Amino acid sequence: MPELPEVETTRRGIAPHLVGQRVIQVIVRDGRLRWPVPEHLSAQLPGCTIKDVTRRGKYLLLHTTMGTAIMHLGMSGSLSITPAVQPPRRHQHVDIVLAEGHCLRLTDPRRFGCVLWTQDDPGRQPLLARLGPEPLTQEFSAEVLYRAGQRRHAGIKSLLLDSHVVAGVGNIYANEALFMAGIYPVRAARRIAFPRYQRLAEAVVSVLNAAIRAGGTTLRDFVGGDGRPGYFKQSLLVYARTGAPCLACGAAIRQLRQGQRSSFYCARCQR
DNA sequence: ATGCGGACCTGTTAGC
DNA sequence: TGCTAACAGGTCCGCA
Repeated sequence: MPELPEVETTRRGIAPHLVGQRVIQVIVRDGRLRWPVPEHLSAQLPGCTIKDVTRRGKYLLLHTTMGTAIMHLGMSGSLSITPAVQPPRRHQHVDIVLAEGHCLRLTDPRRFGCVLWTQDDPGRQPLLARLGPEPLTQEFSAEVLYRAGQRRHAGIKSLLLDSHVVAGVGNIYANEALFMAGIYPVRAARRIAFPRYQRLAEAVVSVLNAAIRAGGTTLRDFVGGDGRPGYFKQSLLVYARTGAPCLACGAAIRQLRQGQRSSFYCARCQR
């Protein structure tokens, strides 16, 4: 479900309800997420006050006085602010209960998400330590992509999806950015000249920013932390538009599979 | 080091 | 209407 814009939308939705709040309890109804929810989370998070909520790639970080909870929403996860007394529904696996009667509730049908806990510098957590630069900061640039691309025979789309190259770009926005840059998703990364990487890097930044402004993309069930869907679906140029006319040239959008993921592209506009 | 396939899960939809 | 197969927004791991 969530790529960077959806996670950022979630962050903005939940942060005002969390910052400054004290955690009084952690309820784990089903800890069988991507990694088991650690026992010490339930032991150590209660009593802590949440200082800040940040994002790194697709990870959300709850910084507290005693440590940091690291959450990922996987494919199907979402977070909401809920009255603590509200009975949990199916797939609502974890509650972080706050002193003032509400809780942060994690819903994740497929259980590909995770909730972890660290008392160390979260940047040193192995999952975060190896992430590539944030695409919406100065750390990210055409040079970053170009350099990583020089060694790669595989298609450019797999480079964009590699979180160790750039963090947070998922299947929707990789497809969109490649269309905006006029690059065929299967084109070998090393066979793309630098000026085209410049267009690509600009497209990544621009599509992510636009999606955040729209509150993310709701394909079926994504809702941000405030319970509202995202409106970027209306702005998608190629994703899930197989057979529909290209908005630039009118040719039918095509679909292929690259390593178990769907790619959508215009054969006329993208080379 | 890269690149590929499999793994982890459930829910929805397309097709017979 | 019902069964089955394919597919879905992620990403780690192990093996070539």
